[in-house]
Amino acid sequence: MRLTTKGRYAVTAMIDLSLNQGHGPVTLRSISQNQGISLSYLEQLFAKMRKSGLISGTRGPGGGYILNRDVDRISIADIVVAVDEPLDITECAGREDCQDGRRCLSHGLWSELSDQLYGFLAGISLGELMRQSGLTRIREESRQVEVPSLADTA
Amino acid sequence: MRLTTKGRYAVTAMIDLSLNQGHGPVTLRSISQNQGISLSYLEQLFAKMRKSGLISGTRGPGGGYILNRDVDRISIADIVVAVDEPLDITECAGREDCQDGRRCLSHGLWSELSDQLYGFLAGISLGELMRQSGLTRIREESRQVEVPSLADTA
DNA sequence: CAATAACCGAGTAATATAGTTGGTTATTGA
DNA sequence: TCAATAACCAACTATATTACTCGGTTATTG
Ligand code: FES
Ligand code: FES
Repeated sequence: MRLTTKGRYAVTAMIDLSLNQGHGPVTLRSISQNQGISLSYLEQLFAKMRKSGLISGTRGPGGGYILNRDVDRISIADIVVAVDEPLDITECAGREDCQDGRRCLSHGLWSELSDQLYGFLAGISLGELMRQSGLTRIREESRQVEVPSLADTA
Repeated sequence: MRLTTKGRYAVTAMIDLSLNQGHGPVTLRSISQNQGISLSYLEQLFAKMRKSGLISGTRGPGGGYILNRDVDRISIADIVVAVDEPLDITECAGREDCQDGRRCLSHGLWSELSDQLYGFLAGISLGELMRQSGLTRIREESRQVEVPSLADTA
């Protein structure tokens, strides 16, 4: 599964794209500036997502990226899989042979965990995340006041 | 979270330990041979688990490792956390500051996913996994001498 | 006292991530 | 026509982590 900054960057960038695509294509430059992610690194991530069919790019002035599907029809799993490759955390990739050609003692566990993980991420759409962070976003847009209201930790 | 071979090794090794501790302490040498994991690497993993209080080691002939708690009171989360460090996959480690001092757009997602992940792994005990893989193992158990089926040389 | 086996620190090799550099297309609009 | 824009692309580097090795030192047993 390999849940790392890469996947986080991709999801964060896609949320940014969702929030801004109302005005037409969104440039990587703007995402880079908004989210503090290296432009070239974004290019690599977006290349993968484009190849996965999640987004389309248009060149030239006024160009940028747009989502190919509705925000509610793109899941977080789609994004993570696109940039991070597998969402299967078994070492054997399902072949049940990671220990000297045989199934290792913990295969069943990782297999089940992979399913759980996928189920969770596939069940959340970009749209949901976008709307959640919308509030935060709008405020920052108007004036950057500290936002202490995000207490889902409570 | 960083679910990698390291965590898999640790869990696999702990299942092996569970299955064999009936006869007293289990040596890393035997686990190394059974599971095909480097002895020195096992030592490093077991050092961490010892420091986490999951196991105890006794030196000298007849020595080895034993579990400090009942197999049903050790969760997979305990093991993974012990060797793999965090089960929190947020970049900010809960501080909500990973993007330029502020909470990034996807923080909520990773936070929730961490909880799910932890919940799942904390809900599975070593005992359950041990009993699941028990069938495979019992045959080998009856034969105390060399285990040809798992031998590296075959 | 010699074999065993945990314990320890420092190293190395391979791999992956994160990011850089230096381009080339394609599109726009001045 | 031309310059600016922005996607697109390949290859490279730097860093971190994983997985593993090496060379020991304790402690315990018979
Ligand atoms: S993870 Fe599938 S056999 Fe070990
Ligand atoms: S993951 Fe917590 S602020 Fe980004």
